[in-house]
Amino acid sequence: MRVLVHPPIEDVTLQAVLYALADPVRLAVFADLVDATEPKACAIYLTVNDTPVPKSTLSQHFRILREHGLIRSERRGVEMLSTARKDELDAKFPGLIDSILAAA
Amino acid sequence: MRVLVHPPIEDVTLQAVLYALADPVRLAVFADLVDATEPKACAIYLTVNDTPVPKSTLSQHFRILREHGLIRSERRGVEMLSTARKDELDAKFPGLIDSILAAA
DNA sequence: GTATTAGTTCGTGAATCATGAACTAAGGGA
DNA sequence: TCCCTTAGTTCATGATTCACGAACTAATAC
Repeated sequence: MRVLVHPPIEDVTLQAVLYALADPVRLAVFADLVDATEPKACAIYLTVNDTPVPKSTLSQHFRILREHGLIRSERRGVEMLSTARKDELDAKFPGLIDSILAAA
Repeated sequence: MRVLVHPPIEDVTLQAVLYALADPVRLAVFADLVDATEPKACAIYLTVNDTPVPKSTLSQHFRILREHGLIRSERRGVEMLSTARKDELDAKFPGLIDSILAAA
């Protein structure tokens, strides 16, 4: 298992954000992480919008969210806890995340 | 040549908007059309960001923008004139388009 | 040690994408 | 009228990306 990739916020592009959130599963996960008050494990999202998401597919979605700069993940024991990089994203793209989440 | 497809604004989804604008060429074209005061032909965009875009590729990009509800096109003589559906999109997704264009 | 749980990686078939070539549609002359 | 030009579309295909089951790894508990 490779080390986790987290781009610095300077390297996060608008295209990357739009691409990452253009998928309904990733948008749902990200929206939930933004609302969360503490880091969450991905296993929580094995069903999204009442439809099951295969484990390997979910893992890929988390990798894309992470490597495109939307979330930050760290291993805690046997699970991976993730948080949304909301503050950083808000600073770089004012109003963007809020208007996307409002539209969702 | 088939008839042009323009979804009613009720059928335009957030996912569709994010998907359509996640491509840099489409975002550049859309941003330019939003700024335009009158309909524009697509041939103007055969180079975008100083890089050439093949004609068939550009045609596909316009089709995606159109069929996902971002632009409206109509044939005028030998050319296809397009406009951004900014007002409709603003009404349905408040602040979304503006924050995307501000970030671009 | 084995077992369990959480998540990742690999392999592959399916779906999507980019683009050159061929085509269509609309005018504009001779 | 027929040919030419211009603008854009469609088709075919090779390349890339995607989804997901199977196998694997990493951490903890017993």
